[in-house]
Amino acid sequence: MLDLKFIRENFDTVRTMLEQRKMDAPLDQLINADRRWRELMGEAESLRSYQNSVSKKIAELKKTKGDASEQIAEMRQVSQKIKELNESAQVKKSEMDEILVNIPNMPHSSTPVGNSEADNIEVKRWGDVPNFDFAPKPHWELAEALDIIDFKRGAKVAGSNFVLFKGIGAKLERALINFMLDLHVSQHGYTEVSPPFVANRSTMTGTGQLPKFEEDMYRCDRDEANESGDLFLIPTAEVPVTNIFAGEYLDGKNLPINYTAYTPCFRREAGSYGRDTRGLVRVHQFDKVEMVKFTLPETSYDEHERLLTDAEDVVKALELPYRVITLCTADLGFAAAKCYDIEVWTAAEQKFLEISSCSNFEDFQARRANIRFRREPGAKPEFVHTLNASGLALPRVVIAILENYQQVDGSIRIPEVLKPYMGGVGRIE
RNA sequence: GGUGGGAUGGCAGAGUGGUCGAAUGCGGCGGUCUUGAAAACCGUUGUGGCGAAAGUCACCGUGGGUUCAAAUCCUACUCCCACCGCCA
Repeated sequence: MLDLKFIRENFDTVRTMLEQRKMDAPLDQLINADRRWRELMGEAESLRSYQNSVSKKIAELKKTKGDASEQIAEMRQVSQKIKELNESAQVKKSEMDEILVNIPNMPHSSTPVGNSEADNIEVKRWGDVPNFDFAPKPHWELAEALDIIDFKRGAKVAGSNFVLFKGIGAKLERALINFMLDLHVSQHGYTEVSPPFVANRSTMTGTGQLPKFEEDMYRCDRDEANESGDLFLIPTAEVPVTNIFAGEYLDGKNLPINYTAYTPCFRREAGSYGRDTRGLVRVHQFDKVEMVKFTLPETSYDEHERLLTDAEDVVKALELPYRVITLCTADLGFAAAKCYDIEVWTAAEQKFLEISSCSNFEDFQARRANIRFRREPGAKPEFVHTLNASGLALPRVVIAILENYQQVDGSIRIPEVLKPYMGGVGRIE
């Protein structure tokens, strides 16, 4: 969420930002509602102030057995008037809040301005794209031939784009999770957490998934009488992990705080029907290891770079060729100020596939979720900066391993670094 | 699932209609004393909105209500604790 005061004072900047993001929001309505809200509040507050002073008089009169009936009669009117003013103010406030929660974050100055994903900027490439002396097969063919993924039965159990991993395929998932968590904990200084896989409405709003993207979420536990009691399957560990400190004050001495978590992720993928329907590219449930950072405002961009290299280390260790791009304003996520995508090379389709998103949200999520810190005991609270990166999304790693490590006989070589996690198995055949 | 208790400032914990943004203790900050520290003593110490400021308003789990006036009364909800039952 943007600071209302910031929008008031930087109206044109915010409007330009929306244009650059190819988004829209009723800014004029916001400003008008804001003006009216302040008027109504001002009126209500000065009346309230009067009411408070008269109330004290009434209290004194009552104590001395005096007659306060005149004051009480007057306050009855005043009280009614205050109530009306507050109600009108509340209407304006709700109007503002609804607009405000739907305004995206301000991109950082280093985020390139662009019109579409074509304007994303490639930052670097790493690794050699494999050369095959045969035609490489797509991962779904390899996986089915090796009997490590059963797409048909996954669909039977839950629906299309739900996946059943089997045998050494299931073990590969588990090995990847363990390898990634171990790497982040032992090499990169993260603390492992294992959060709930469901989140309530307030948590989902804190990181920015709600209210704008409710259609993409799996909602369960629908309670008509109590909407705030709704629970959602998490679309990413970012949601529960970032909200761990919602509403709290952190000690500035303890920042940055680095957490890593494995969770399954659930996404309806509403609006993406017909895209990437084959194989593992776009599924409704997938495993992911996530990294989340809580930092001081002044260090968040250094931490952002570190976060990127922490994610890259996973891809490097797996010896998968990849590139890093900086997302332009048109492609940048709702809550992010800056975002790098890591894209891994897929040998069959001969293209790069997003495997990690590495974002700095600055104080956008912290303001929504009310996550603050004090530099010194007793110092003024400030909002932390929050960041996160996938490290990594599992199915797409599996795609890359299957396609890039495939042999002419259809078997798959296991990356060296995974062998200890696979019980020494070096090849799927 | 049942019964009972609870939710108050960074923490602990008082407060059952008006003088309560809220006692007290701990912690924090400043000071006195001390070579230094500890102890003791004194002072100070919540968050947010509006406002240029003075100031003012709001906030005692959350929402509604009663009242001239609510931390305090009523109501619904959420969460926590204890015990019982059931179950992994």
